[in-house]
Amino acid sequence: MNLEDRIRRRQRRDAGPALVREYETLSPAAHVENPVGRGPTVERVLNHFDPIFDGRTPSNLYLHGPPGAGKSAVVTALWRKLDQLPMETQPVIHTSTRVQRQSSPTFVYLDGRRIDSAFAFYHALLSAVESDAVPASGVRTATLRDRLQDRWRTADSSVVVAVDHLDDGEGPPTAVLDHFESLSEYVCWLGIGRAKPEATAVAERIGDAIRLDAYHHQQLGDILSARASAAMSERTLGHQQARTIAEWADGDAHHALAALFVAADRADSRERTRLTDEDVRVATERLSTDAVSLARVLTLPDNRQAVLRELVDADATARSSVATAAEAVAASLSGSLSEGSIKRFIYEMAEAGILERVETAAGTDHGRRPSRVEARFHVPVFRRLFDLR
DNA sequence: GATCCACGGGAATACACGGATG
DNA sequence: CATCCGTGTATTCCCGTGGATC
Repeated sequence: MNLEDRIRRRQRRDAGPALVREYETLSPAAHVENPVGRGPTVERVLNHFDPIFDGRTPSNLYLHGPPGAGKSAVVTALWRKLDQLPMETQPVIHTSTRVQRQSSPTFVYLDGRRIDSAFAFYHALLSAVESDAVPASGVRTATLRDRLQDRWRTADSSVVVAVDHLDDGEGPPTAVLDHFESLSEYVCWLGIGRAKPEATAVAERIGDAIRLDAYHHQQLGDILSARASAAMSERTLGHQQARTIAEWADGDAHHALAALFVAADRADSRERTRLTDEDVRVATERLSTDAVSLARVLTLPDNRQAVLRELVDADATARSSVATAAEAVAASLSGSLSEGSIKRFIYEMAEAGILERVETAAGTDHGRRPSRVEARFHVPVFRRLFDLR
């Protein structure tokens, strides 16, 4: 983290026209209000949950597809809209003999990556539906569950919980969904994951499934153009450049947006207002399509991110073993964490796929072979976003 | 004061290699 | 020649502590 750079950047931004107006908008981890090219999917999801507006509880839905296909984009956009739905358009009570829920349905979005225990699950759920802060400790899990149960029983309304990153190899154990059953019979869920429905641990509880394929290159080009216009200005990104990035990313919107980010940042630092082909070429060369989602990195606890931030600036020598890497990070974090803890974090994050441990080929002389530490996420994007916080 | 979770630290364990041992 | 052992390193896992809440 270089303070001078940050100040210089800010000064420059105040002084003259900058290419990148909004790094937050340009972030590959950010979702827009209207995802380009996914209208039909939004419709299908909406149709599935439509009965809820008549007071009925729909079956559970599972949305699946490869990474970067827009699964999270669809759900976050839709949930955001449903949440803002004005009261008048919400359910009207019809005269009918069937059981009707009285008040409007609730839509909750949970990021499964942050849910690793029953407590975390109930806490996230309660935080999402209650206006005041929910205690994060000192309260037993059962108490949180009871509070939710009471709330939904008396509120007399249906609830749809979207659980993102379910069963896609980086999410929580699907056992999380077991906790739904005890809550209310008016609760249903929308699971989002990579695995096919039949391959999930909750296969038999899925009522319906929607598959989302990777974007076509043409669609992905449109997404890039839209994002470029939103975060920068019109005509910043050439049509052919968008196509080049889309082809490199091979349909994965996350990688494509990361490349756009790096290219734009490069152009910005050179005081240009348009991307050059060189910017695009360098960006795609600096990134790897093996990278893991940035959202995953950016939702890590602060101390882990701080470790990563120092780690990506460490030179190859320092990263030649976990021990030396931890030592280097500990030195630059000046004692806020012990070397042992940093070491443990590195092992933890390697286990999670965010870092990679590469065993050195030749055994030196004594002892077990060390592992070189490599980042498996889009480093330049992370570096910039972290420093802008 | 009792209860609970999260965090950090460090103890315990696994592994690689060279050399000793039968 | 096969295997066992010691040493140094890497890796995993558990437990105490602190802060928060009822």
